[in-house]
Amino acid sequence: MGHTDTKTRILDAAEKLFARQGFDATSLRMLTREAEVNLASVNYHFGSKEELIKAVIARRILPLNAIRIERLQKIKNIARAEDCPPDIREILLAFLEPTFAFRKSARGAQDFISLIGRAFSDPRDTVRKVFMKMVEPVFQPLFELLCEALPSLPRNVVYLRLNFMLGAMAHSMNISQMCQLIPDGLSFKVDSNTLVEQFVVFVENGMEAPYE
Amino acid sequence: MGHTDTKTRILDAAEKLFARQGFDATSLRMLTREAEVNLASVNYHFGSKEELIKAVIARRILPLNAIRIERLQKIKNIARAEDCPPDIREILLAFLEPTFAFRKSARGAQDFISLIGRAFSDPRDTVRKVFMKMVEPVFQPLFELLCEALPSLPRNVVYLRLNFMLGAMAHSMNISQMCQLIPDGLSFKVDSNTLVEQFVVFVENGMEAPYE
DNA sequence: GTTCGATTTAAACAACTGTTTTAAATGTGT
DNA sequence: ACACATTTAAAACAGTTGTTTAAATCGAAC
Repeated sequence: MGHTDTKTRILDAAEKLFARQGFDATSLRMLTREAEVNLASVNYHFGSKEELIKAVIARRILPLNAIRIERLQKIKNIARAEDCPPDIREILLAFLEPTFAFRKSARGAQDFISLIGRAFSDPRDTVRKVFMKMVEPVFQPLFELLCEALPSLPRNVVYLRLNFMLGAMAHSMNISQMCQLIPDGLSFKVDSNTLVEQFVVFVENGMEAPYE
Repeated sequence: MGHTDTKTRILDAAEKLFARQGFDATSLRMLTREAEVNLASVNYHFGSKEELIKAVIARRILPLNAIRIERLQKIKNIARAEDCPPDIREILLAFLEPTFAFRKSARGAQDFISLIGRAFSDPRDTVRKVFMKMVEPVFQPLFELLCEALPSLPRNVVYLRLNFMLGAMAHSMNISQMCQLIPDGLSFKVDSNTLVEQFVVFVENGMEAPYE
């Protein structure tokens, strides 16, 4: 292999194109041209386009989830030790910060994050199911911790609010590079830091809203 | 024409299939088979598949926006007359209620709503641009009203929070019929009414959060 | 009843899709 | 240096895509 591993070249190109054009709109021919590899190598290394999609998602999300789970577990342990409900903001940050940190780290990271936002609402069962399966192990402790932090709320309300957050998050991931709804010709340059800060503030207050 | 207009039969079938399978995954052959019309009739009546997509969106969103704009205008007039900032919850309801009301009205309405949620994050420039253009006339007064209702917040913060809301909304539209992240095998039956109520509570509190 | 435009039909179009095949090239361990 | 498995390469595969064509059918006005 002259430069980079063929497998990772494919993954990188796929990540980029899938994120910017979508899964269906990206043909294996564009993809292999972008990666400068042979057309057949996708099927050779990954078996099929669909398996490639899974691989693209798995490569990034698994280590990311490991970090999130670890942080959530730490919060849970402290709450158990001190025998007091965990802090909401800490829970949110445990989930959000790794995402945004990762987003700024690797080169293709930004592409991947917006890809995640898309997979979240993908119409194809296969893609969404795979994605869901990967997210579940972090969703579950996140949900349980939130329930502990918000003991006055029914579980199904916490569940709804958690989904609101995930939706807002998925959308926010695309804001920066997305064709936006620009009010009055005034386009706001979205700074990544203020985005995170404001997101946490918004969600925290939404989460803590009294149950009417 | 024996039963319904060919054009609307195509629109109905397209609305249904686009929402459930996505734009790309729905071929014109499935579509025309579902609509029980001839394959060529799509190109005859709409020119192309892409124009059909636009038509599907426009048919529902234009009247919906008219209602929302009217309600927003009414709020604005009252606020002007009484010389006091408008109420946030009223603003939110002016935007949300027509959506959910419509969702329960027509038969294909539910499909359309989830289709909207998808168009909102569609990777293709064409689809998203068209959708954005249709949403803009309601986004603008909504944004301005929110700024008036939240005078202590910088405009770009209001802008961000509004986007959070739209993201949460787009996602929530798919919750009911979506393959969900089911925590602990406990699947919550999502009641449409509590969904709306909780959504308003969540967003209202998020919007009103103090600017840190 | 005939004529004319609008609509529908079936068939064919070229382009592209993901995948497979076959052969050559490359690298690895002995 | 040889033999062997892995990887790359080019070409062809069968199937599907959106779109177009050209003939058939329909519906109303005259």
